[in-house]
Parts: sequence; C-alpha cells; structure tokens
Amino acid sequence: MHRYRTHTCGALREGDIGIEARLSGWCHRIRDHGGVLFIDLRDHYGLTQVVVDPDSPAFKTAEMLRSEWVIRADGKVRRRPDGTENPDLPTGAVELYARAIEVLGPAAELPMPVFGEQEYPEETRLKYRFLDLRREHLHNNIMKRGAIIDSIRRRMKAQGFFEFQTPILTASSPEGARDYLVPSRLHPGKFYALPQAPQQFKQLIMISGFDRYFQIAPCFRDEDARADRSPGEFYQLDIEMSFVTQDDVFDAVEPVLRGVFEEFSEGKPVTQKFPRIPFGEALRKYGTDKPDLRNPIVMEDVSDIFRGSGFKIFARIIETSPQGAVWAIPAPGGGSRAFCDRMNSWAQGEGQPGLGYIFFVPEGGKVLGRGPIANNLGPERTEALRTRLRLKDGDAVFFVAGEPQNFVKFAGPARNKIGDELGLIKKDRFELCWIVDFPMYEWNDEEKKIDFSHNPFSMPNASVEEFLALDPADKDKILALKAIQYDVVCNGVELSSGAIRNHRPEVMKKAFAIAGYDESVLEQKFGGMLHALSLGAPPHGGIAPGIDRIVMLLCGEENLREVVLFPMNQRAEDLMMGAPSEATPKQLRELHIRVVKPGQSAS
RNA sequence: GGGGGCGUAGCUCAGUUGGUCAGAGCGUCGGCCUGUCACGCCGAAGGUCGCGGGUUCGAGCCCCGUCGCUCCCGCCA
Repeated sequence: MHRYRTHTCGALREGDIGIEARLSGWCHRIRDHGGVLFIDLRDHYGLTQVVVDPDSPAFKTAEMLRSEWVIRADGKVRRRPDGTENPDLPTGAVELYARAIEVLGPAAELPMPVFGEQEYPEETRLKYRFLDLRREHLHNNIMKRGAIIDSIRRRMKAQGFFEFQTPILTASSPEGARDYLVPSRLHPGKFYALPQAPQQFKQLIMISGFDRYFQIAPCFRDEDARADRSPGEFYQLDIEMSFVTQDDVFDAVEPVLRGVFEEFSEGKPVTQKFPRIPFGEALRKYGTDKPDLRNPIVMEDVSDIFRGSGFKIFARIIETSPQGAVWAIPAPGGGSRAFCDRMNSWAQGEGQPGLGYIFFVPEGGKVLGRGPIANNLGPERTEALRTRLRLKDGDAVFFVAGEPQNFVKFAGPARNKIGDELGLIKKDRFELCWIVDFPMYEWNDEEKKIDFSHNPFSMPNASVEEFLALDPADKDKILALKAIQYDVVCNGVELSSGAIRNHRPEVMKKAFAIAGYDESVLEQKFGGMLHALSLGAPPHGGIAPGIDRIVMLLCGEENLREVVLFPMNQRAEDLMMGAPSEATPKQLRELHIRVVKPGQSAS
C-alpha cells in the first residue's frame, strides 16, 4: 500500500465498496457525536467522509484532531447507512470506516477558517494566502486560470503561433510607466529594468525573421494599483506578427478571444463578430474608449435643440464656446422625479454641479416632459427631444453640457450609473468590441505642446510621404491624425491594446520630432531599436491582451486578487513573503548602493 | 500626491439625542451526545471601541490630528 494514499479524497464511489483504502488530506470539518465521529477529509480533488467508531483503534487519535490537521486514514470503504447518503458530494454514497489514523501535519489555531464562506479582511487573507487558497472558491479560480491559459496556448499554436521567451533583466521599454530597476553588481551605478512588456523584444523577434510570436509574458510596472490593475506585475498574452495589416491581427486574435470566452463563459453568450468602433464614436456614444456594450444607452448630441432655447444655461454654453455642446443620455424607465433627483445628487457627489434631466409623464392622452429644463425649453423642443431619442412616458433623459473633452470623463460614468440603476445592463453575457482609429497625438494643454496620445511606436495612419511632409506647425492636421492602433474591450474592461508598429526609422524620427523630441533623445532611449529598424525591418504589428483581466471576467470577479495565486496588496506589498524588505549592508555594498530615506540627508 | 468610504471580541456586525452600552451570531476552548454533513445541547475564555489629543460632570458616539484598510482620481494600456 502506498505510504500516503491509494485514492484521492474525490475518488471513492459505490463501486469501491468493500475495498481497503488509504486517504490523506486535511480535516475539513469534524463532527464529534461523542460516540461516533465524522471527519470530512479534503484534498485537491474532493471531500470524503471518514467515520470513526469508539471501538476503532483510531478513535483516541481521532478525538484529538482539529480543523486543518493533515492526516492519513486507513479503513474499509463502506456504503453509508440508508438515509445518510449525501447527494451534494460526489463521494456521498460511501464513507471510509477508519481503522487507523496517522497525524501527518498538525495545525495550530487558525487565523482564518478554511471551512465556510465567512468573509475575511483582505490583509488576513493575503498574509495567510495559503489558507485562503485552500478554500473552494479561490482554489477553483486558480484552477480555472490554469485551464484558460492552457486553452489560450492551444488556440494560439493551432493558428501557427510559436511561443518565445524574452529576458526579464533588460533595459527600459517604450511604455511610459515607471520601471522596476535592478542594480548591477558588475557595473557600478548602472541598472537593469524589468520589462514593462516585451514590446521591443517582440518587435526584434519579427526583425530577426521569425513570425507569429506569442508568449504568456510577465510584465512589470511600478505604478499604483486599481481593482482591475495589479500593482507591480501581471501577465499578458503577448502577440506579434509580420507582414500584417490591422485586419490580419484582428482575424488572428478575435477567434482566440471568442473561443476562450465561449469555452469558459459557462453558457453566457459571447459576441460573435466584434464590432469595430472608432475612438471618436466611442466617446460620443458611450463617453469612454472602453464602453460596456451590455448597457443599451447610447448618448446623442442634442446641441441643436438647445441652441437659442429658453434654457439659458445650455444655450449660453453652446453660444460662447466653439466646442460647446449638450449631450443627451436617454434613461428608459427612469421617468420619475425621485429617480432623477437621486441621479442629480449622485452627480453632485461626483463633484459635478448637477445632472440636468427631463422626465416624461402621460397627461391627457399626451406625453409631457417635466422638470426645470422642460419648463424653460418649452413644449415643442421638449417633444422634438423626446421623438429624436425615441422616449415614451415613464422614461427620462439626462444632459451633460460644456466642452466634450471636459465632460466625457463624467458622461461615461453617468451612462454606466444610469444603466446600472435602471437595471438596463444585460449581465450574464460577454460583449466584446474593437476600438479603432485612436488619435496619434493629443494636445497637452498644460505644457502647450503636442504629445503622443498613446504608444509612440504605432504607425500613423497615413502614407509615408504624407506623414513626412507634415508641417509641425500644422497643429489641426497633426491632431486629426490617427494611429493604426486598437483596443479590445469586454464589458467595459479594457483587455488589450495593440498596434501596427512604426517600422520606418525616418517616420519614427518625424513622429518624435512632432512631439517635440530631439533626434538625440530617440537615439539615446531607443537607439538599438532604431538601428534594428534601419537594417531591414518587416512591417509588423500585434497586440497584448491582459491574461489576468480575461480570467477575472471569466471567473466573475471584481478584483484581480481573486484570480492571482499570490497577489500583492494595493500598496505593492507581499504580506506573506514580506516583500519589499530592506537589504543587508553587505548586499548594498556589493551593489554599490547607499540608501537615502525620505527626510534624510544624502551626506 | 489628492479625494470618498470604513475601523467596536479571532471574524461578521449591533450599539438610539452624548447618560448600565461593552453586546449578538459565528469561531476557539471545556463538558455532554452513536449517523452527522452549517450536527445539537450546556458552559467558559476573549475588548486600550485603531491610536493621540480636545470638548463635556460624563465620549464607542461630537471635534481635531494621525495610522491602517479599501475604492477612485492622478499615474498606468
């Protein structure tokens, strides 16, 4: 007989009745009836009930056992007595009638229980992550994560992609995040950077003559966390292809994403053909470049209705500012003063002056708009609004006004809030889309200069000749320029960003010049890359969907920590391992490093 | 760096206008219990009400500061 087990705790069935079995696992739950004692023995595979009678030689040991002790139990598999079967358990028809129990790993009193679903503070859960991971919920999430990654690999390989490994100790990459630095022992005063993404490497792999690269790649960024953004490190499905257009990238990636979502969505519908929404349209309709398409609300510009109207606040905004506009957020079913007032106070809580509204009620066979805006706007214009937005009695419409570039930051959340409050969001589905035609540049109003809008390594959507001919002074033309860059969005979560790369050194130099960077800056920071591009680079492009976010969505979680094995807390600390920690003087000496803490003097 | 929310037993939380307000459930420990599977019953331990200061005859409750957790903004694909 094996030292520890003949079966796992999820294995025994009716067909095993009568055999001698040996199980090892954790004491999940112990029920002591004085005479007879039940132990739910748990391992990775499942749960089996172990029964110990007073006349069993194991009884004395069994009485000492506590939750989460690791034991080995030997005995005969027998049918549970009539009426005591547990249909909720795959092993529920049988039990192990214990003859011998060996304690393999006793447990001190637990800081948090494994049994049960009681919520525990994040801090405790992270410090004792191994206990939390024993719990069914997290355990399942992590296993699902592994299965999702397996599926992604399988799908990528089936499409002719090949997995490469890229360095972890490297130099800074083109993304704009803060780097994690690693001091060099051999080169005093010099540092490696951990890759923010294998961006330059994957491009170099294409320049090296390979094709269809992918990697489940660790990425390191020293930036602050969010619920959907891990501090420090995360994983991307990093992809790059040569001789491709944007359509080729979409054709390669869309089936992988759709396939993996369908495989793990547990029956929830998944978008079959991802719509392609231009960046500008996304802002206009949804107020964000990562729209949640489960929310049916589509905003509309209704400036013309307010222009010169009796509602002076909006009329004046449209008159006085060349960009001034009024957008309508239709709210089907929101047609009550109580709801509109509630949204108004929500807006004020968000730091807005308020959220204007009209709500529609039936009166004398007609539908009338109510509220201060309707009163000032007059019945004709109110009716024009209502028909344009296809609203009926019992509905409402909210307004955001000002310059769109300023109010979209509020309009998007308002659309989400209204959709959420009114129950309009079709949960239980995965709505994916591409966001395309990102602007290449944007205006930096603080520094009064043109900046890269996103990744400076994207190809501008113009011919080489056109682009090189751009006059840096022609601000409007430059700001109207699009990059061949795209995002994938699912349920309002940005999964990924990608681009056709700028593989022409002269275009790259021009692109940086427009953003005000001297050629020497480019040479200094990306000289290696530039040089590589000048020695025969294929047109290439790719994308890098966030693995953690995909898993989070498919597990139905709101926080990445629920799908990462050993996550750090929001302040980028590993409470279990105690990272970061101070280095010893010897380590620092070898690295030629002297630590100056905030408030200390360098001397 | 900034803003919001939270902080009472190991955990989840209650605690009224400032006046028996140091409480419940779960967990832990002890006792009883031969068919439970959220076992049941009895009992016990467990608290600087995050910390510091202030107002008050009196503070878990009000005020100021501070720390921690969390969500968001900045930042970041």
